[in-house]
Amino acid sequence: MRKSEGRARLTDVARLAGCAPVTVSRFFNDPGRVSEDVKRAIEDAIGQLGYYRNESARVLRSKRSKLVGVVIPTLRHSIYADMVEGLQRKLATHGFSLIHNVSDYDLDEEHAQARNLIERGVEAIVLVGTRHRRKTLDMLKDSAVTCVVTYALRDDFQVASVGFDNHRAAALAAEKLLALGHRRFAMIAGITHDNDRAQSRVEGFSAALAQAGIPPAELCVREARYDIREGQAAMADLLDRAPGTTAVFCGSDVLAVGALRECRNRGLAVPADISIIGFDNLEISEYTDPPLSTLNVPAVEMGEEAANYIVQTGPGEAAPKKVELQVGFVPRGTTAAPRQS
Amino acid sequence: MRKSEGRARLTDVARLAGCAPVTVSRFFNDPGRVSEDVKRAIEDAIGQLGYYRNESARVLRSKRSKLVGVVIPTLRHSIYADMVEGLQRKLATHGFSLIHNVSDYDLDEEHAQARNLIERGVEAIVLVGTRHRRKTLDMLKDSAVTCVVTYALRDDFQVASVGFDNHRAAALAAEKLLALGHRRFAMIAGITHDNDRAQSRVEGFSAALAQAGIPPAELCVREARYDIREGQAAMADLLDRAPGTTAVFCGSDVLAVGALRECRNRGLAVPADISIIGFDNLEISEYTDPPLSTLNVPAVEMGEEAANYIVQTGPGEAAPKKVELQVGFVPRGTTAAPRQS
DNA sequence: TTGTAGGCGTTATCAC
DNA sequence: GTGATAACGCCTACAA
Repeated sequence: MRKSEGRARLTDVARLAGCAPVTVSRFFNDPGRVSEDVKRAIEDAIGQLGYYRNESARVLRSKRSKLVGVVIPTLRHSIYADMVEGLQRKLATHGFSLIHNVSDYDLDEEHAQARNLIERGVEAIVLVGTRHRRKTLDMLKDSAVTCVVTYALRDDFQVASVGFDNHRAAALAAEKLLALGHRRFAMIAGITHDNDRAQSRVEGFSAALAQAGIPPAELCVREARYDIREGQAAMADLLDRAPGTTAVFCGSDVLAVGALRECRNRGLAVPADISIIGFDNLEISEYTDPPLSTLNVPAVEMGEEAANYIVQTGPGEAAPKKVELQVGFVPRGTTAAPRQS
Repeated sequence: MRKSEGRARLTDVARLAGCAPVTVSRFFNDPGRVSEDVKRAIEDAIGQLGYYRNESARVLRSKRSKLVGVVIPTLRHSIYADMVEGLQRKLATHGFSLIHNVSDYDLDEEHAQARNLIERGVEAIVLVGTRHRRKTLDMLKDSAVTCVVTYALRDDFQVASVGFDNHRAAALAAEKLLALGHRRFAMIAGITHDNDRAQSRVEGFSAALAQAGIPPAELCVREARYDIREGQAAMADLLDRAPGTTAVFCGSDVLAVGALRECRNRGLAVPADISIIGFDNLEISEYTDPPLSTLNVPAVEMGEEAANYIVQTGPGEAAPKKVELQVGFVPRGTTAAPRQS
């Protein structure tokens, strides 16, 4: 199957097929320009030699890597995993491969990973959120790598974004709760440090309340890492510190599940005593007890749209675009009017 | 920052730093052999030029890509996402990058992706499960790419495996239920077609029951795709067809959550009327009502161990190894003795 | 510690 | 439709 020394090369295929190397190259890159006879000979030779293309050589010479990088905070939240899956699938249909890194919400780590991706020759990098180190964005610009941010929108002539308005989405949650008659609010937010999404959600929720005459000082906000246990602990704390609360907005369904659990532990009825709204619309949220009212995030679509943008934008071409996707309220069983007090 | 034509090259850095290109190369690959003075000059030059290494050229010449590929069925099940995260994190600490693909449980798709990964120059490929196309394993062997399979164990001198004994794990579930006094069993399995893990779990569960004097014919097995809704539908079907069942083993926690939901819908008490055991130990499983008894799968560790093996095994070196991780039973609230009948 | 020479496998370019 | 030539940017090998 193979030459005694190492793998077969394009040249070996050409020799066996009785043509020039460049013809074999065309066989792969522009098959229309190779006659049927030669094609067959090349196919035979490839089979006999067990030939695999050497992408490193191709990339070095052609400057087209067909490689994309993505840096996400973590794969352990399904919204990011979903986005990456959408991205990878769609890219694959266009012959692109995806290199993936997790930054653990650390922007310096993100920078280091972006640098490595550039060195690997990626044509585009997908990031999460609008907040990044200045040097990261500069690096991307200098090296002419297409950059797409997701999960948020960015008004920028250098960077494309595919996402949704976190501020607006949180405001939507507030409006739904206000419309039900709630006046005493709390929020369990994600860690806002270096996280524009978590931050925008707090601001959006607070702003909408302010507009309805509820000053920010009356909103009790507690931050928690995105896991169920932390959500539960945050809820416990909120209930202790702001016992009159009738509505809680959570920055993630994961937090909401924890909040729900704490309510149950304390014998508080949801939604009769307390209304809860989550964020993400995870698969599980339909199956909590009661089913969780939440905001639906189009995670897979974000990945797909980012892929579409990358595939359409040639390397070096700067055509930053803003693709806004919609977040919808999904009313389920954890929201109702507050008890008459 | 950059030369007018394209990116700066190693040669440009060398010229500006006043040394030979090979010294700059050593600066990156073997810094100990470069004097401090020269190092500083090189660092300056790199900064001034905004130089990024060209990995394609490095790989082409050195044959060391420091690239690993992984093909998983889907990222949308957290066990796979967890494994990939463990893999990526651990690899990153050794300077390896990870290219990732989803096959959607399609072995031909997996083959195509593995081929592309080989062409990209990966030094190793991580796959899920022991069942693959013959040609896929041959291809890996021929191209001298290290192969590691996960989520299962494989006795093979060509392929390393990092995983657990699915047959044994399922038998463990059976033993726990038998010990509680159950005699009427059912199982909601994953789709077994081309899926050795799902298949081994059915066989292991069935074999353990047989050993306890319960013939396979009395075990009612229903297959379902791994999602909550399908699990619920499968449970509905089981309850209709085998109404005397007192214990159900699910091939995944996702299926178990669906099963639990169906029991609740029908007014069946868990575990009083029916015991349920899941598989995976997802984060959510601790928070179902009642909390789900399940088998803990060391997903992150699998990824980390696979990475360790890859990092330790040089390219081309064949030292297939079997790393067996343990699956433990996690008793929670969905298992109890059956009612006296 | 540093330098010189040559080639890794492919494709761009120009020619027929 | 096909081919000859050179070059992509770096590292290995050997030498000083």
